[in-house]
Amino acid sequence: MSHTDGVRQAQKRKTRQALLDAALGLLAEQSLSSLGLREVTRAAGVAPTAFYRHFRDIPDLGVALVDEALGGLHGLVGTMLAAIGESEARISGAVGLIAGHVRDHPDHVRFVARERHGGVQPVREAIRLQLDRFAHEVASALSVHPESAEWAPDDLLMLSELYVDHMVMTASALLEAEPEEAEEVARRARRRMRLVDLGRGHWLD
Amino acid sequence: MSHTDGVRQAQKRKTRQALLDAALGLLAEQSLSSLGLREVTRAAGVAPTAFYRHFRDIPDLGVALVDEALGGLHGLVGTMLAAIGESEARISGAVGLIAGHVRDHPDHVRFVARERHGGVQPVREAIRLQLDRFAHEVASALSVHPESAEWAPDDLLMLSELYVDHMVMTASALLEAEPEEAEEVARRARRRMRLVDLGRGHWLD
DNA sequence: TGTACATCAGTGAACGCGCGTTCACTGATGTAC
DNA sequence: TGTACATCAGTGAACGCGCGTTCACTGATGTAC
Repeated sequence: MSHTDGVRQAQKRKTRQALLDAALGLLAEQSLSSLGLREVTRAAGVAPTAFYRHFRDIPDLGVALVDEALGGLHGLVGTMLAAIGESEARISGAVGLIAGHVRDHPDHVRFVARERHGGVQPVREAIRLQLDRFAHEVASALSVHPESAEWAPDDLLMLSELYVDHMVMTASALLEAEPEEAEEVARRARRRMRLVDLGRGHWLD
Repeated sequence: MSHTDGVRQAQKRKTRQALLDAALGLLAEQSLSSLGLREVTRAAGVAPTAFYRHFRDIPDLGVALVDEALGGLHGLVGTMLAAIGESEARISGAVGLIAGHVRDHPDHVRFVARERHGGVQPVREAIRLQLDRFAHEVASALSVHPESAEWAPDDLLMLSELYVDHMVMTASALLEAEPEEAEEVARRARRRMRLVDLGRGHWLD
């Protein structure tokens, strides 16, 4: 049957996902540039040579992990936008969304925070690309707010990058915090955002 | 003579420094968790076993690098404080100081940005400690400004952490920028700082 | 000052180990007729 | 539907290599008298 996925194709995707999952788990405790191919295949339960059916090398797998970690997030960023810069409740909503994402995908968040400045160039580049996309999405969403009507496009992008950076830093801080510190970290993130929003409100004064 | 350094001690310090320098150079292109002991000694021009006369292992050397990169910076941070939040010229001064430091010590800056969220726990911890110290120094310096007189200590620390994070992010962005982009990155850093200062000015409204 | 002994930074050989990559293979899945 | 052949995801043995660590050592520097 040519209209189904094919058993073979499905099994191949399953193995590929097992490799990605195994790698992500191992990366909780080390960085990509020290991750071994054999280490990954061992954790995934396949022979070392099976790796080459899916990835050229470890950096290649790293780029795939970036897509997995950030590729599906553009919707979430859109949602968060609606919560940006309008009121106390919306700030709380945005930080809550970040906290929820960190809770649900801690290893993905850690991976991105770690490899954003990590030792593997193609992976750094892939992360930069995705975060740039986020910033432009935020900027174009902000540009329709009446509050931003008179902002120079350049300034709007600067503000958007600020929001994106704060998103990443907040996520990373929540990740490193002990459970009992989490609320304090969230509180501080909300106040940071409030301060940025205040600056935003007076930018054109 | 017991009152001199001693030839032996001086030579030992020289070898130790050669190891640190060699490691820092290699870390321009990889991260600490993949740095090899033999690789470092080879670059330093000593036998692999000499390493153990100076460091227990690679993470131990990493912590020493953190002290070298950030330990001597507390003065600079003090200087930068004087430039914070008072006028356009002072913002430019602060960003100029950062740019100068990046120009003079690019490998140290890259190392800190990379390992701040890197895969080696003791090094992450050492960086966190130093950056925390910076934030507290900024906070106590800000607290004497009349403008900050009525700020809650907690809010002052939040603001200080914001400044420190921006310092690190600006340094890292300057580092990754091509020479011809550097001025644009600096310009954006100044506008970020201006926006934060605006928020600071209206915090108590 | 000179001599005899102690210290210790750096050496070089040796070890066992896990690494990334190659290769020819196997056997289940897919396709043509 | 059944058969004969093609595809290709995953295997397992083999390779050469550089790794971190141990150990007994050497010889310049330091110290005691």
